[in-house]
Amino acid sequence: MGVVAIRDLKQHAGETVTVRGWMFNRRSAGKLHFLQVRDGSGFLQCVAGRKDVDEATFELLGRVTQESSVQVEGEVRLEPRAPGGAELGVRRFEVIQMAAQPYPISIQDHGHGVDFLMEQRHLWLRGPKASATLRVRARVIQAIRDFFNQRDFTLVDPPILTPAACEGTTTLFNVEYFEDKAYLTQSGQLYMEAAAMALGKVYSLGPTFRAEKSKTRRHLTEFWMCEPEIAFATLDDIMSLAEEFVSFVVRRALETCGEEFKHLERDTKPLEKIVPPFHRIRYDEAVTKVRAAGVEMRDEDDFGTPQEMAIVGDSEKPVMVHRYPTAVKAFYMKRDPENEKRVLCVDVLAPGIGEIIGGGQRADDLAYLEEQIALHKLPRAAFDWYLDLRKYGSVPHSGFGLGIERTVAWICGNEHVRECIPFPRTIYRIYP
RNA sequence: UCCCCGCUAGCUCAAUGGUAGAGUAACCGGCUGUUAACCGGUGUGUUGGAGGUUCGAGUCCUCCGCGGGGAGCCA
Repeated sequence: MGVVAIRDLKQHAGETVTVRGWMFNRRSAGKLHFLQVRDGSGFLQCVAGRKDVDEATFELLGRVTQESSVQVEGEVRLEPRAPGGAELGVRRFEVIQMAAQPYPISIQDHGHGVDFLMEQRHLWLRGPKASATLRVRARVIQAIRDFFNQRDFTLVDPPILTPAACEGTTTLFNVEYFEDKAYLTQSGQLYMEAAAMALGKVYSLGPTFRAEKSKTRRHLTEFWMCEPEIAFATLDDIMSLAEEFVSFVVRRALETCGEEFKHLERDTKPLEKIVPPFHRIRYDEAVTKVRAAGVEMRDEDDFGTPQEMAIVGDSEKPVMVHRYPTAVKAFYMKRDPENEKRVLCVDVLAPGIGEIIGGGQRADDLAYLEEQIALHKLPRAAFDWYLDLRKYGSVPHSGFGLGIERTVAWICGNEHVRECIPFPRTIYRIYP
């Protein structure tokens, strides 16, 4: 008799229940109305024949508009002709608010351009594909938390307002901070290193900001990142952690997002193959592979998108590339003791999306770090606290950052990261 | 910041320099099993903006604006 979530409807076959939600679509065949109602947990077909309800209700069913908020009472029937295998035979029907016409997104996800849909993002979220992606995102984040909590990592929240650049090179959003200037964080990493020296194994999960004028389907100015950092861990340790981590998150998505993948038309077979170990390849081997694939590659240069795609090739699993040239990586990377021109870092490249993880072993020697800070022309004073970590009980340590939206895009098979965050922020979009 | 592409009806798109069109949505009518239902009917325009060339510009030229894809940078 009570209100039932559409997701759980099949367990109530034969019972009379109430569903509350919104009109998604309506089809009418004379003396028969088919309503599609969504309630946030799923989509449901409701059927009403002329004899099933009183005359006023039947007339109302014929003119109720898309997105009107409604309450439907009826009998749950298992019905193979209905999408989802179950439907509601309408007994009572009530409109809470009749939605204005026309509705801006009349045929759900169909026939609209990205720009228009982004302008209507607050309504677009209601569509089956958008809501499925957001559910996958939520479960990916839950999986991330579970993974680290199960392994006795401590959640640490680094600051969002920061006094200076973490890496100096990238552009920061600046904000007024009373009489001073402050910046929105572009990475919590340096703070996570401090936390690792206190708590051993730590991770963060939160927003990050980059004022880069990037215009690609893999970039946002505001995105979410998960950053684990581990005292005493080496590059090899975190490469193993990264592949277990990514595999865990994908497996959890497969276990919990079956309905969502159907809505997204995501073929899950490639995801089922995501298990450790991932292919590990040195930068120098990767360069050879890129050139063998006929893609241009300069000596000692970083990889761009075409190069990353060539490295992943048609591999269904992510590929881990390690030991990049010192010159193309951040100042805090630890030098490879076997080769001065290489640092102990790793990028995890996912099929179709590219880099989802970047990380490595951190420089733990005070003199080397001071030298690097000078070399990169960074303001030494801003890093005094960071250098303290190397003065007072420095140990080898490693960590990485995983981009949430890129990971969700890869798992969902979505082409754009901006579909993987509720309200995307890009260089040309801060509305809605 | 650079390169390429786009901007025409609410939306998605057509239109050799020669009367501004279709599909779809919306609205009206029909249909007892529809699946983006279908069938019939009705309306819809500062062609992103400003100049210019021309007898005539949606179309060609210049500038500007807005957006998309990519580069750089990165997750």
